[in-house]
Amino acid sequence: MSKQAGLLPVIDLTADTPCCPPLAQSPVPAQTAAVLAPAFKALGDPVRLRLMSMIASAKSGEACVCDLTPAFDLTGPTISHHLKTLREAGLVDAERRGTWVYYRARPAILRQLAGLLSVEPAAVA
Amino acid sequence: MSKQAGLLPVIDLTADTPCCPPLAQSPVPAQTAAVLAPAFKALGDPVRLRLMSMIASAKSGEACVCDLTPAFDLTGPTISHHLKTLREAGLVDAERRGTWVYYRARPAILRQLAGLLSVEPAAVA
DNA sequence: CGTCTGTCTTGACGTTCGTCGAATCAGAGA
DNA sequence: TCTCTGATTCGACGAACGTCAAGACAGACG
Repeated sequence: MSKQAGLLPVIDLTADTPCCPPLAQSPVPAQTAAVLAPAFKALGDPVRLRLMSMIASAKSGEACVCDLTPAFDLTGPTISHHLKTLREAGLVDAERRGTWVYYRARPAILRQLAGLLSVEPAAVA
Repeated sequence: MSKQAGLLPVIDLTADTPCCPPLAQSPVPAQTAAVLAPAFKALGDPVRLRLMSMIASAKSGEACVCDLTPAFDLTGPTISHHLKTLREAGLVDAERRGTWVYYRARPAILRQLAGLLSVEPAAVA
């Protein structure tokens, strides 16, 4: 059981977490914070934020590493490392097809994070 | 000019940034990523995520450090350090009134982050 | 003025992070 | 099979992080 385990995400809060109420509505429980914080942490690096966006906004729904890498002044291994971080945070999925590896966003998690951050639009002065 | 400078936020992307399109719609520009990533990074620690939530969900709109600290198994200085991180990320404001210091959320930034993460609700299978 | 309480700052510690070069793995094709 | 290309893993380095104890600062109250 080690076929391509390295390419699979480690966390799958996608299914488990009951899509918690907004952060500004009730205090986030410690356990929920422990699960969700790593996702924010993964987005807390400019390179990963751009990678995430490039993947999520790709027209075909997926992005090839070969298209991602040249967009940065960083070496291949470094980009690969950041992609692994996004993978382990459950934000993206990876699939190898032939020579190339394609990354795909997991919209469920993005929605969950966005929901946590959401605030009533007309609640402020 | 050093009255309580330490209590003021350092970044104020609140006003400057034109509340960018969703991350999944178009690639986030490098400059935008550089500005926004620190905010996600600040939320990338379980303690800070809970602090942020406790502050943002406080009934009176603000939370006293004296109420925040006892909710964690951490020393005062450590909590203070995390609050400073949230402050420097532009996520909260601090104000001293007499003996106590009160923290208050900045909804504009939360909305901005939530907007960046937003995805069309019915775009997936 | 002195003291007490609450909060922040400083200095230090071990750990984790971001980056690279070198080595390795996975397929494609001659 | 051998080689070539694309992507990941490994090992190492300096920088940044999370935490604490000790000290400094700000107000309140005698």
